[in-house]
Amino acid sequence: MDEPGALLRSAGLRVTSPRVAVLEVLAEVRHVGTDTVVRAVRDRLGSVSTQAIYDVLAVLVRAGLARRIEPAGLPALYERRAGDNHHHIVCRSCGAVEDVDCAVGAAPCLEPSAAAGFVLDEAEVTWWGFCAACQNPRPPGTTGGEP
Amino acid sequence: MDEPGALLRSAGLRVTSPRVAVLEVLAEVRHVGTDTVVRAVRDRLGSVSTQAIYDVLAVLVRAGLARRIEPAGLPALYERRAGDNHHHIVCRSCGAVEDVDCAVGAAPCLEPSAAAGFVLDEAEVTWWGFCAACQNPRPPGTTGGEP
DNA sequence: ATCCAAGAGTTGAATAATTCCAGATTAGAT
DNA sequence: ATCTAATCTGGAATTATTCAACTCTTGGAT
Repeated sequence: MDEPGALLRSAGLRVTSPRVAVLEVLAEVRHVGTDTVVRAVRDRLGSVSTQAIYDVLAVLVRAGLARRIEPAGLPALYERRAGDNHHHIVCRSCGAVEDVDCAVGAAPCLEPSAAAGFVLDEAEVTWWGFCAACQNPRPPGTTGGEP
Repeated sequence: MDEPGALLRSAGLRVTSPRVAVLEVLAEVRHVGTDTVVRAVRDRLGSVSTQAIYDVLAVLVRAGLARRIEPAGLPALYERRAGDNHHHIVCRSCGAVEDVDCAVGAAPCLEPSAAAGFVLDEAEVTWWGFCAACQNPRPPGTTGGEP
């Protein structure tokens, strides 16, 4: 029941090849940018419009089958893990992203010191630092992994 | 010692009219987008290139005189409060931003459950919700305040 | 099985935010 | 006062994303 077709149907969405392909890509790579999705989907299906990918990703996010994150300075990334409220660690140097289960127990991160009249529904935590690879001097010209 | 000229000098930066004007704007409005800074600075100085504003803002950020935040879906915002590690509440509807002093005491928000080999230097928390104005039905066509 | 209308995809252009570049200007050290 | 690196100007270029009009396809109804 983790198979793209079933997932889509259970969300009340039509099953189309671009959608299936995007879900497959998201299942393989944990955090992907639009451009990478476009390339990976085209590898499978031959030719798909960029617009279709944007549409599919937006639909998946709205249906709760994917989550969109936008770490400052990076293009939007999509991940299959959605619905649980997990957080992210981002490498300042290469943009690598790692998942982090909700910080320090359960709720504390959901209570700001003052809410200023806001009704809150989500707390998003992003840790910034340098990944293992980027901590050490690297041969010049080397970039990190896919953002 | 809160005056733009002194601030710039103490940071080892040249004192120029665009820089002074930008700092003044940042002192007046808590969270401003580039476009707003451009307009406000031009109101004071007559004519300043967009590029100059981008440069000035980048320089101020690097010098620690301003902080740049990029809530998902919004253009970058700049704020004068920098150096303290405070966080933000953002309204999903109108983009209004409020400051929040570091959550729940001091350190907890700085310890992810697993750091995956990263060396971390910052924890950034963003709360999402609806501001007081956007919680209630509003006359159609009304937008919130400046993001 | 076949039909068809809402939903999905295609193509091509537009927009928004930001950055790059090359030359002119200026703040502030000497 | 002079010099020079830092800064600012103007214009064009990129990157990520969205809009719009038209065509095709999926999946329920016949």
